[in-house]
Amino acid sequence: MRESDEGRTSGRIVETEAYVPGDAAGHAYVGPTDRNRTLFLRRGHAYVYLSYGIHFCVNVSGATPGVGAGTLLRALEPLEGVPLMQARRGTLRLIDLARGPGRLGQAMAIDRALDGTDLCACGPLWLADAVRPPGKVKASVRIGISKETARLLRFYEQGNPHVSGPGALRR
DNA sequence: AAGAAGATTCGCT
DNA sequence: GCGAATCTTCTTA
Repeated sequence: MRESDEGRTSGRIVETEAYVPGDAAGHAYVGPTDRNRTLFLRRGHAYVYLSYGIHFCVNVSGATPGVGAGTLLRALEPLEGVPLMQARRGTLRLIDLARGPGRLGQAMAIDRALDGTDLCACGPLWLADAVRPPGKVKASVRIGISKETARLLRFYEQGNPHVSGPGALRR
């Protein structure tokens, strides 16, 4: 759920990737730095980073204070504020609004100002209760990384068209 | 102080 | 399907 000056946008999380402690593919692997310090906050805080110099991606920190771990939000099924997301994304296609971590960030107007936000409190960005029970959740290898590629830490709702990449419409 | 790599996306062939 | 765009952060000299 995202509240901004332009209005509210929200979506249902349909795809995530987990980055656990000791995971060589995770941004927290090298230890706390200026960039990844919010990954070491108590679980439920936002970690926002710039990917490839272009895209803002969002994580939810997932461990106890001082431990680096998080969950990358990879895709949303748009719910509220669809016209606003369409304007931000420059497309009318619902499928293209938040299918992929960079697109998700753009649709929700995520930026570094939201880094470290407590996602369990009232604020500009937070996690709300599910509007609908999830369908069948499937696991797969993570996308776009070069290390720890064997780990099945990507999770998505099977058959949901708003999921990016493999698994969107297949089984 | 400079160079290389990166949890991606978009447009063109 | 493939390659460019783009810039922050970390590593090395």
